Amino acid sequence: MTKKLQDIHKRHSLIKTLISSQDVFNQTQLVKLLKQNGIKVTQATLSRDLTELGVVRVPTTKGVVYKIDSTGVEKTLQNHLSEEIVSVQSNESIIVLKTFPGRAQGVALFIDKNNLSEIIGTVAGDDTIIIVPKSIKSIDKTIQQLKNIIGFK
Amino acid sequence: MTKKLQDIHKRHSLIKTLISSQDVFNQTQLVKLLKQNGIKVTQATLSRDLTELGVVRVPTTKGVVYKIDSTGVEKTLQNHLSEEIVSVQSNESIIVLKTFPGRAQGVALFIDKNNLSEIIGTVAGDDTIIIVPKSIKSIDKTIQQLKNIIGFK
DNA sequence: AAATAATTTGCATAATTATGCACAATAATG
DNA sequence: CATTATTGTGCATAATTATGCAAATTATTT
Repeated sequence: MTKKLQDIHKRHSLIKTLISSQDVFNQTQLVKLLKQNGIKVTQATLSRDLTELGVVRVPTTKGVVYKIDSTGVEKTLQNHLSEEIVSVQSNESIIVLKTFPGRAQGVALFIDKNNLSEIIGTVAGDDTIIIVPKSIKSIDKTIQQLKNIIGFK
Repeated sequence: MTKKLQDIHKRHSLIKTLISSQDVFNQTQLVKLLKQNGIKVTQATLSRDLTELGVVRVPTTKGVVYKIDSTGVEKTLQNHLSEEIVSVQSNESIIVLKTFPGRAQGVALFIDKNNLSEIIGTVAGDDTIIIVPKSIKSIDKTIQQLKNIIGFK
């Protein structure tokens, strides 16, 4: 299942790679670049993709180019964040979040940036994040808030 | 003299103020906002203004909005960039750009951001920038491109 | 597995932005 | 001060991007 979802994810990744590695001046150009990489879509789809990815248009002396929004990295991450998370578990006092290998730091960074009221702090390893709730009494509430912002169901 | 120049500056300032203080979704809206502030210009002029100011278009859930480019503060400087530059010299292989004291970093940053095809890299001190051309054979071309984007005559 | 719901995409085109050109305004020069 | 050069602006429109809608694909439910 989710062949389609993978396709979208793949396309989005490629878009980010392309606009990071070279100057992309318009969406028609991007259509061609994707085609060269075996992905066939129309300008309309790219318009939607770029919006979803939070890609900004920046004017330069050479013309307008697309760029990953520096202030919007989290936004981009949020879309794919749930895909990086394996599980969220807890005992009476601590929450443990498991991610795919190497993703813990990034996910923890995102959690920290959101500065949740119910979370005192986090520590991230390679694929595991330890999350300390404000109070062990309200840990369920903390988990709820956490799942909420990372989009984990 | 330069009543006109002041007008432009005033308009640019107002544009920056407006897009910083509220959501501006398109240039037609901006035309109206300026009009309310006693400045009458057309969309065409605003298109040019926004480019000069380095204003970026950022997609949001509410639609596309204009924003001062966080990484592009220097872009605003472009107008004054040539005023910061003392000289552009070179030998057979390297270009040396001299600026007024303390300005080298900012100017180099600007050059880097423009990602010129003819330039491999730059190193900036306090008032001097070393610029490495793609090839020493085409160094004249490099200098031309460089002067071009920094507006140095 | 069939039926239903939800999502994705292309097409056509609306909406928006960028720009060539001509003219006007300003600055520079003699 | 007249002349020439430079810069800024509007107009008209070209270029680019966004979107309503329908069809197709994928996911969910029964």
